[in-house]
Amino acid sequence: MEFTEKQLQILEIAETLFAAKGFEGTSVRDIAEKAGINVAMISYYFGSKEKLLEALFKSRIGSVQVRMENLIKDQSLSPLQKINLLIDEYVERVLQHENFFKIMVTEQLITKNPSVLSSLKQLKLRNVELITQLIKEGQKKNMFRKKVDVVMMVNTMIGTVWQTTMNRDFYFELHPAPVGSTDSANTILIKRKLSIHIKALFKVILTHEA
Amino acid sequence: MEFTEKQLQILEIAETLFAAKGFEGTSVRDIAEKAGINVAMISYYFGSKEKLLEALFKSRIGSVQVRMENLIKDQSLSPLQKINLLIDEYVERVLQHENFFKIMVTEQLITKNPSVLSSLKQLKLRNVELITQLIKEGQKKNMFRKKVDVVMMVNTMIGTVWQTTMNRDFYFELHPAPVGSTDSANTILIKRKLSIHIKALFKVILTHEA
Amino acid sequence: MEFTEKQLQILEIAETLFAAKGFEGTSVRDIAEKAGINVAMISYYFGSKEKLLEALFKSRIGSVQVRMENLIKDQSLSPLQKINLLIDEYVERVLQHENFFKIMVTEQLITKNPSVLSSLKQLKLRNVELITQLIKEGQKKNMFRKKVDVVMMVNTMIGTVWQTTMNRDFYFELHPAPVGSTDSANTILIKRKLSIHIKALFKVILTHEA
Amino acid sequence: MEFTEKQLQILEIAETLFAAKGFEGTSVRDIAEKAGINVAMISYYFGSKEKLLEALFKSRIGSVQVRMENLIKDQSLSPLQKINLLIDEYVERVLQHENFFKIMVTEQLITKNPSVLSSLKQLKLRNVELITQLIKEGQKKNMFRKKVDVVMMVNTMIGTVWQTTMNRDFYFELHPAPVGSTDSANTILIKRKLSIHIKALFKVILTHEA
DNA sequence: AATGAATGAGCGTTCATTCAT
DNA sequence: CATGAATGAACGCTCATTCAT
Repeated sequence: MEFTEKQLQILEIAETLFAAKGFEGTSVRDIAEKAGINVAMISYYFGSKEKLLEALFKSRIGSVQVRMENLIKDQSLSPLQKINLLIDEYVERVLQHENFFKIMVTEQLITKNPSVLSSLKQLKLRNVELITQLIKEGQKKNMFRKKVDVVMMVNTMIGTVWQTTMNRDFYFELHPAPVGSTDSANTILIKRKLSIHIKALFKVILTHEA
Repeated sequence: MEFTEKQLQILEIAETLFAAKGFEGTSVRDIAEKAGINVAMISYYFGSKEKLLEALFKSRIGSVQVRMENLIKDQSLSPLQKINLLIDEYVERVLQHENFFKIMVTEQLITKNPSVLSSLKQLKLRNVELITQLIKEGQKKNMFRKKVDVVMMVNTMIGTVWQTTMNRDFYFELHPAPVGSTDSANTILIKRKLSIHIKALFKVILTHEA
Repeated sequence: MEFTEKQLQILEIAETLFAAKGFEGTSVRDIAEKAGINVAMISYYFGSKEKLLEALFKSRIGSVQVRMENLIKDQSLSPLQKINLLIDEYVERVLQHENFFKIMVTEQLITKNPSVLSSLKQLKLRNVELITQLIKEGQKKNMFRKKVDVVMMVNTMIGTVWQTTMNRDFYFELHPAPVGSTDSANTILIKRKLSIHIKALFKVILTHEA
Repeated sequence: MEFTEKQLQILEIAETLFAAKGFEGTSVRDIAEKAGINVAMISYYFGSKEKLLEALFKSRIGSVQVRMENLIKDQSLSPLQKINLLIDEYVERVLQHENFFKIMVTEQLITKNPSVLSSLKQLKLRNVELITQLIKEGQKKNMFRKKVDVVMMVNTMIGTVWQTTMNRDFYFELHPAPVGSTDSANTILIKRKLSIHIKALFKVILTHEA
């Protein structure tokens, strides 16, 4: 799971291209050209185009997992605070790695690659586990309702974030941002909107209070 | 926009394959073989592989629009009832055309095909318009809150439905269905869960009551 | 060798297209479309695309031969007058059927079609025969030199006419025609130039006098 | 404009095949097979079949131009001697590159390829320019007539050479060569005949003396 | 007599990968 | 360690032709 400088550079370029044109729609020549390397290098460094994708998943997913784990252990926060932090964390993560998120969404539907599938499943499982743990904590303290469908909750979070980021342009067509506002300003706006929206939803789901 | 029997058959097979392997990952030979026709027929009937995809979008999207339009005009229903019906309608539609929905999701991210993009945009716009109309009706009757972010609402609905259906298998691994339960039974279960879940969310969003 | 109205119409269109894009470069669909008939008609009427070409050769070559034959029998003309008439006749014929001439030139170099080849050979033979006869007549009357290479003479006539008509545009770029002069006016100009030029050459070849 | 050993080999084979079957009639698979290489190599080396043709034109035309240029500068020769040398040079060149000449003739009539067309035009212009220069020299020395149509003159040269070489077989059917005479012996014979014939014609055109 | 549907073969090109150096 | 040349397979598409009606 350790990559050389060159490999990381290739991964980054591959990520951009896969996101823009899809895995099948991106040729190794595209990647090689953009990376300023020989076509043969992709096979040389990663074994195959398929394995390059696997490497991308391992690299990106691996780097994500760590931060969330620590959150749950923090004793100074209430369960709901933890949930809210987790939402912010997730929104932040997706918006920051939009390209990889795109790839994840499409590959999830199409790929038969076992390595990719297992990476994805592991990630999903961990997500559900984490939230389940947080919720149980809140239930023990009588702060959350008894019956909560965690999977559905997670689906709402992931789905809403996905749908919102993927249709970001559409959103700004209906709600035009102030003239001259930068792309990164818009990103911050979207993040805030998402955060507030999802937190409100989760609060209802968990506490039954609006 | 009228298709012959043969064309419809090809569209159906193409839909299955595009959903399973993506547009780029599906060759016209794949389609031809599964449809029991000659490769040349795809070009013969649709002009090109690209135009076959466009035809698929036009055919599927066109057939959907009608039912929703009538809903809003029904004077015997309260605004919330209409919203709830619309949710059921949407859930039903997606679950029934899962394959096309898959294609829509992936192509939306990747395609540069102007015809496909415009079909998609038009569909999204119509969705937002319809719901906006419903909400305004509710607001006039003082049944809904004043400030509702319709786009975010729609994103939650679409995103949740998508995330749930696309991860249906994952769901049943965590919540095993009774042994021997059929696939269509599971579909009904998912539909009900989605319907209840989203209705609850929308009620809060619209009325501020849990 | 008898063609129906429809067949003649197809032949005419095929002639135009073959001249413009070559035999291989022209598809039966091109022809059918331009003729407003079904693709199947080409095979139906002529048997095949190849046989359509054969038919074109037979039809066009057949119609040409007749006029020249009479020329030689005319007793009121001197041998040189006959030669000059023959030159005019040839120039006229080529310029009038430029398209077919184009096809003849290209197919001559490429085709392996035995029917086409034999049509061409027969035409060439007849040309040489005719001129040989005329020259012998002149020699008998001591008006022409004894040693004349008829084939080379014919080559110069055919070659010059061909090279001139095929480069007609190039010619008018170097010698711009008066502004507003029509295409048919230019054709007449080219005809006259060719006629004078070749007659002068032939006179020298045949009589050794400039 | 520099080609590798392999590229030159492919160009040579392509030249033979294009001459024999035409550009459209020759498939890249034909070329690849005859060259003992993979089909993909044609695209790899030249970009496309079309560009292979362009490369052929550039390579062949480029190599020709040089020799003629020097001729005109030679002060020790009279204008008529120069013209005669130029004729020999041209005859020699065409007979030596008969295949390319064939391709030139056919493509000239059919191609829409702008690169090929411009190569051809440039070549024709240079030819006319060169001869014009030679003739002016002769006119200044009062050795040539005042009114000479250079384009028509060049047309006669090119046309006669073309018509003669392209019908070489036909010629030898009418004037059978001695039994056992080789092909190259026949070529020399044709060259001599052409040289004498055209020189005689040009002499008349230029000096009005037979 | 004439057609539209359908076919199989072949087209030029691009693909991911391999291999000799 | 890295490369550029080369490969075979597959790509989407067009071709002339056939055949049932």
